[in-house]
Amino acid sequence: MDSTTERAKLREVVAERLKALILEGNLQSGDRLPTETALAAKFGISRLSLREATKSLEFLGIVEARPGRGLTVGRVNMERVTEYLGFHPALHDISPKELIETRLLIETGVLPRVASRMKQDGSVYEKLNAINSDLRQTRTLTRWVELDIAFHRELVGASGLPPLMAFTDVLAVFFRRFRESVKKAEWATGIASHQRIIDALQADRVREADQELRAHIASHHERLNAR
Amino acid sequence: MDSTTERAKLREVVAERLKALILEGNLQSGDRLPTETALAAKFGISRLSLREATKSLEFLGIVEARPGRGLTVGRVNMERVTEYLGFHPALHDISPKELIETRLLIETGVLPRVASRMKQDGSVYEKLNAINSDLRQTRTLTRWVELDIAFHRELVGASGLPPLMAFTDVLAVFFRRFRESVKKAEWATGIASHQRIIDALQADRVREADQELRAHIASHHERLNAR
DNA sequence: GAAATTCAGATTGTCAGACAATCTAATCAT
DNA sequence: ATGATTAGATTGTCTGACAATCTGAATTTC
Repeated sequence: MDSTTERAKLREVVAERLKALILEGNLQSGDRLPTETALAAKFGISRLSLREATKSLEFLGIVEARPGRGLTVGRVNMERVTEYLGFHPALHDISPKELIETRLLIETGVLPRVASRMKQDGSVYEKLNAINSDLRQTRTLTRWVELDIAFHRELVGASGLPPLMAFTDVLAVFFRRFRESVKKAEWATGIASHQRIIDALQADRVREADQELRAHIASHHERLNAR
Repeated sequence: MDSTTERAKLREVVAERLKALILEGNLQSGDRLPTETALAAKFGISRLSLREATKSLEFLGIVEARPGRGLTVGRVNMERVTEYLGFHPALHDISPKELIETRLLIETGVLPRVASRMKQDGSVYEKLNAINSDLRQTRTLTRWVELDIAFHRELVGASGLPPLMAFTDVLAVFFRRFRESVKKAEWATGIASHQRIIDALQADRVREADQELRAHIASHHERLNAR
């Protein structure tokens, strides 16, 4: 162990091993895991130390524990993740620039797939338009943020690639503070931009949609620099 | 407490209160929190129960703990969350095709940034070449898989976007079985492909690198369909 | 007097042992 | 066969204890 490297805490090692156990066993949500006592014996540690790892995983929903029953595999609890990663933006370690660039890469990357999908499935166009209509009716910032997230989520979702949806949900947590800093006077600009993206995609003008989306997301750069 | 609602675990209540404490105090990263012993007394619970909450928050980076020093406010760890994104429902039933398409989208998406980076930073070219050289020396599948992952990781890493690195690592876990099904006779093809990607990027021929990378990753499609 | 070293006290990390609360499968009663 | 009861299993929480690490005060060295 390099002296400049912090020694891994027992619980971190255990969390990694539990992760591996679930992945390698190809376990599904609901599948039983060994009991706390068995796992503690297996890893050669005390039950309470084992719990420090399992409680961390349980907090994220990855593991579920029930008295009398034992441990089972869970599902990532995105509500919990959202709540705890987003409650105090001052604690975010990702830079705004990285966040914006990452979003750009993902969202522009799905555009060809979305346009292609729209040719076969009219509901994508309808859903995007419906959300944008809702945005036009919105009076509160909370609702606006919610719908803006929904719009971009629907866009990525139309790619048919669920992993990107999941990743987008994580990015949205960190991006929220930027959305919340959008002034009401700027909502109309954002809505018009959404509309141009929708229409360009519907007309299979992917390049145009790409440029519009870049301008749309990059506008956050400008707002940030103006502060 | 509603009988249809599960009773909140002590640790969940405590995590909420810690969150509130940080928020209401407008605490920043690095700020001191009360000690475990003091918090346990404040909340009227045992120190170990207190730790179950603090360890959950520590897992997310929200809290940091150091022996002799105490608890401090941390920084939200996006990489940790992304690392465990593999347990998200969306990734659970991921199809090989989705996995391949997702990888394609990410890895081709970073190519312009990588080429741009290579103009300023010779070490990217060197690192990619070094990995590919190591691949040429490899005799075991385990090592080959390891290095192939390292190559693609370095490629995405050169984008300068840590969140994408974290996501790529998650995808790599799922992709591992495909890499492991690559026959030894196909290694040379893969290595040559890597080399063409490296050289194209070095020469700022992004389009060519893009096409080569697509063919490289898409070759998994073909192997899958042949099985 | 300033800098380096030492050390006592504080704090987290981990453990053993214990009991309460909850669950489940086996057993008993109808 | 169905419903109720119960013993055993499992998690939730606690007390008490000691090891490892950190920090600031006291002491020593130059």
